[in-house]
Amino acid sequence: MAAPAPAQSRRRTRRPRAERQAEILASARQVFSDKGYGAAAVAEIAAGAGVVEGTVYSYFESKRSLLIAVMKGFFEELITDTESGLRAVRGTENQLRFVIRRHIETFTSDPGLCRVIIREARPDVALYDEAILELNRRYTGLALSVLEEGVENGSLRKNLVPSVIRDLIYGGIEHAVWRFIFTDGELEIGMLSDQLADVILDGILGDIVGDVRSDIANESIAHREAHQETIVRLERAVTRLESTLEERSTT
Amino acid sequence: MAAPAPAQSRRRTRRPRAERQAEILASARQVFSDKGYGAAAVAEIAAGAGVVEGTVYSYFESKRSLLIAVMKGFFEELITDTESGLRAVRGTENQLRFVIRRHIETFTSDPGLCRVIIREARPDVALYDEAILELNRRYTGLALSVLEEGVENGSLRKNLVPSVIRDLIYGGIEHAVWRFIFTDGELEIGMLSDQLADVILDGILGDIVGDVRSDIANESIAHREAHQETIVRLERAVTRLESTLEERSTT
DNA sequence: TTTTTTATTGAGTCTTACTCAATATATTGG
DNA sequence: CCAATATATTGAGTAAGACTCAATAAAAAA
Repeated sequence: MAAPAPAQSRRRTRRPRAERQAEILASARQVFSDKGYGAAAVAEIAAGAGVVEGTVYSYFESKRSLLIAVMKGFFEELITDTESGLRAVRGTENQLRFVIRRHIETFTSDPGLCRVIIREARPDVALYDEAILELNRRYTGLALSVLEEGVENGSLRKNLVPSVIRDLIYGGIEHAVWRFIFTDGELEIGMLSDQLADVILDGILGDIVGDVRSDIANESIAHREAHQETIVRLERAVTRLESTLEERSTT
Repeated sequence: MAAPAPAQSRRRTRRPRAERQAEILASARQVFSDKGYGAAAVAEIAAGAGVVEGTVYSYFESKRSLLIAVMKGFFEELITDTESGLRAVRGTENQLRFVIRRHIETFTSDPGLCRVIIREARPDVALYDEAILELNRRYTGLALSVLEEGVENGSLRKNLVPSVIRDLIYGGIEHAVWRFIFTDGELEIGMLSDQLADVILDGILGDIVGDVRSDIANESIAHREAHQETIVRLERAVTRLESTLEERSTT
């Protein structure tokens, strides 16, 4: 309004290729995250980076390749982060609990981008093959290794198919988180990750592990105690009889 | 080429409103299933139903509402089918196994449409609220009821949150199936549904249920038997000694 | 048969991804 | 410091596809 509004509103500037590319990428990430892939206009991404639509296409082949680049950055961060976190945890069970919690936290900390990835990347075979497949393999491969090692060292059942468990973990988290974010109220990260981890580790059937353990154990102890008493009683009896016998024989 | 190609290639016909709508819907389901939502052109759907693009818009408000109608039909079938199947199964565990297997079969029998639903419906809040939310609730509610009843009657652990388990089931299946369909080879329905059901019911930890049960039980039995022998031996000894004493005293 | 109703049409609008020849800016060589 | 060169940047233009609407023709009613 107050400005004289010069003929051309944008001053043309030449920037180092890498920087401009980074700016476009950052803008794309923002816009994709806010509006999703379909509703994001390339012109808007360009504007966010302070350039015009055509410029975007001199740095990225297409809107789709922009999305791929954004996803790559996201996965790289996620992988290195999870990897280093995992190195600080010992034991199959604790490592699985860590992976589950870390993954849930990812969803809640960047829901916009996660939504785009779920929507665009996972179901699109071409896109997947092109770029994400390998990254996703590396990421979910972290959990897979934990599972395989667990089967190896006997922490986990021998007859498990680790890849199915991996899918159960990531698929289950995705659904649960998605439901919380979009339909239900607040997401209690601790409660959710505990529930999921508990079920995956111990199953859902009536508390057999604890119950069976304690029931059979208690039963066993009860029996032992009962027997012990009998044995003590009998041994006393034997001792008594023997001493009586001895007494008489010496007499 | 051979045809004289009359001025207007399509003869205009008036059809009962319900029938024409059904034809358009059927064509839409086919095209969506084949090409996905984005790549499906409304003109193509129209052609498949033997009408022109504008006609479609006199029966459906938008391409999106067409998709909703298609999904509704799909869910209605699925719900009634699963409901009736479930009525024939007794026991929480078997009912869950049934639900799991039935859901996996759905994916493999109509992968095209399932892909569209995963891609378009689930992550789109507006679409969800508008139409699918209720249907999806009804469908996954079948499993939820089984879970709730299981917690009620003690087949399942008391501290479970049934909705989380439901998400684990449906999310896990979705990921596993998706992986098979899009990246790996053939899908072994029986193996997959057994694996998933086993894990959800019993967990993944070293075979505690069976092992603990049998180990502790065996241990307990072994102890009991050992004690039993000792007791029998001692009692015989006592009897023998007592009879000896009596003998002597009568002598 | 004539009139009325409305299903159907297809040409046209609008939005948006993507192209390309012109242009302005940085860099290099003299 | 200037001219020549290279190329980053531009924005007008193209194509494709969702959606609109006034005209039209088929069925129903009078």
